[in-house]
Amino acid sequence: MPKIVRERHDAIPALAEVFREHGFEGASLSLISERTGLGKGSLYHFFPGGKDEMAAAVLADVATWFESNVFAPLRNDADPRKGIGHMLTAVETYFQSGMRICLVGAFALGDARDRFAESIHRYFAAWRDALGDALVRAGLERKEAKERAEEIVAAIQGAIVLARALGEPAPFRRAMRRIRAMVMR
Amino acid sequence: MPKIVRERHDAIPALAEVFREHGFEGASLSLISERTGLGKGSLYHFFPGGKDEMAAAVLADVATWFESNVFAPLRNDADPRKGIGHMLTAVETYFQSGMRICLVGAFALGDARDRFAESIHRYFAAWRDALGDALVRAGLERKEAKERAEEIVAAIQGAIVLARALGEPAPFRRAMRRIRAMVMR
DNA sequence: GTCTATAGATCGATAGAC
DNA sequence: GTCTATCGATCTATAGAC
Repeated sequence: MPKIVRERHDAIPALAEVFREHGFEGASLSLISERTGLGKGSLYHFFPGGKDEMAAAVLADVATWFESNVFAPLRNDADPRKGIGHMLTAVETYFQSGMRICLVGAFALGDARDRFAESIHRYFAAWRDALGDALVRAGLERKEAKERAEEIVAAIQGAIVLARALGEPAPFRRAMRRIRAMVMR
Repeated sequence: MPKIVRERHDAIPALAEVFREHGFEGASLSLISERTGLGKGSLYHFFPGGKDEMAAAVLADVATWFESNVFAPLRNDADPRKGIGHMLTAVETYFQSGMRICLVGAFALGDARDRFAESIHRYFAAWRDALGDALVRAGLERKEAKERAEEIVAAIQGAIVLARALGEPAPFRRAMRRIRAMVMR
């Protein structure tokens, strides 16, 4: 498929897919070049820091997307339950019912963890805290809310692992349904 | 640390640690050689199929360990709740409260998934089914038991992701405590 | 900005001496 | 069985023409 790349940002989606499919180590520059439609010269023009900078840019883009589409609604929606419902819908679409992995979660399990430790930590802490806030506003006691938030974020990550391992989206979909039921109760 | 390697099997623990720490792609033969204490010649003597065969041997070893220490107790313990309690204790030790990742889960998220799809599928299906059996014997209806088993296996995997991402064992320990409470209820 | 060519290191894997 | 030496391929990254 043809790609129009005029600035660095245009290459990010293709970069993200390559890192998701092959991991940090598995994403070779030749593969990246092929999938972005950019020669190595262009890649190093946009990302002088090489593969590290490409992955960092992808992580930053993911963080921005989640901040806008998941965390902010959790914190700001007048009805916290609506914010959580919004999160679940967004997450189900984003992860394609578990058939598309969470790049940050995969990095957390792999060799790239130390390299991007701060970004990874920030992503999960922000998610957990935003969800915890929503649960407090929904009426839960603070300590209970924090633990529930942690449980839900972990459940989503685990559902992705299981869905990918079994090769079917059903475990992910069931997990989303369980979370929805738990929250709306 | 010195290693005594007389047969193929003696190299498996070191191999497993290298694959766990660096992933399939990240585990280079020179790193494997260093950590097992075996030269490349010896490695290819024991594993003629190269890195693929090494990883396959590790996965087989993991499967055997879980079969003996986790799945069999789940299926055979006269008191199914005791079997589940045994599973949780074994898992907490094995994964070092989330500071040691699940190799099969990490492979499921990474590039190695396609290569070892069958082993990965079998591992998670066996775990889910053995736990489901135990829950049926504990009195749950079959459909409810299957869903609970899936939920628990996913919760463990998600707890590992979160613990690794946040760099602390607490999320994993809390998840184990929640599962225990859910089952014993 | 984008390309080709290529450097320099490291990859997985093999050969052959011992 | 284990080692050293080394193969060809591939890796990340750079240089320089256009």
